[in-house]
Amino acid sequence: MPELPEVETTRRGLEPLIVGRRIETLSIRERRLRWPIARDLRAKLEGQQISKLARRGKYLIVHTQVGDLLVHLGMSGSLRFLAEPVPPGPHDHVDLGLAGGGLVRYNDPRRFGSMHFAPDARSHWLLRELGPEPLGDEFCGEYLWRSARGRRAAIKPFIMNAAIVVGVGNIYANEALFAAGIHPARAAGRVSLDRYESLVARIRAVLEAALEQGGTTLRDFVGSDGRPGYFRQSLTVYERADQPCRRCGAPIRRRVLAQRATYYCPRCQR
DNA sequence: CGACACACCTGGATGC
DNA sequence: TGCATCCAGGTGTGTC
Repeated sequence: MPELPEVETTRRGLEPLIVGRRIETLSIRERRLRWPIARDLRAKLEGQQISKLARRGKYLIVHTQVGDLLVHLGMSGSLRFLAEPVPPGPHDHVDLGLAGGGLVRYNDPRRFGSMHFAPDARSHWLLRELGPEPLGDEFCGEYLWRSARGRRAAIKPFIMNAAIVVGVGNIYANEALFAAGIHPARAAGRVSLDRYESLVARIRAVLEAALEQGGTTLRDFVGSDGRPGYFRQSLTVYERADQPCRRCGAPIRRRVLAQRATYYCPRCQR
């Protein structure tokens, strides 16, 4: 699924096309997402004007005068803008038809995504307990290091924990740990402040670099214009098992950590 | 609390 | 060609 760069790519693409527009029709063809789409979503949003498209972690927030539409893309979701009406295909679950033409189409084969209405998304239960944004000021080496005190879990699932920091998913956790030279299985509480400073810098760098390439497309992801992201070609360890480390030449290893595929260089990462 | 396994779901790749 | 198996970008929930 979309991690932060993919969600932000979607947000940036969509925002100029939908802000100021009125939602004329909300068509729901499949409400069985991760949580069933509430029956009153349509009544809440039809007729409302979109004032802003924001992002919090991997959630998109469509702001209107009366409240917010909270959208998560799950593992395989995408939001596309269609200027001309095209008949819906498989997994095109929801359309936001805009007054004056054009529509935003939500597609999600695996249906791990979600849509909620909230009077104020920021206080919605899904967003309330989230950690800081990785590209924001609050997120720094000291914060991570302090949060890791007493933690015996591996550092990789630690930085993928949205209560600690949002937006770092499996691809970028692997990539950032490689860049920082930290072994993904190292206990989070046994990493020095210095190395956390470096890790934070690498997390920021890898997310920003991916953003510049429009995100990473492994299988499903497309941005609002339907185009894939091109960061895949820049991946240094993710999905590179047995291939030579780009830094030292040793074969990249794959193992499973907290149920997620984990890629690392056993020589460069300690 | 923290750590971990599990669940949800579809489709593509792989191997026999 | 057909079928079984494995794997995939997330994250809330339940259990210890």
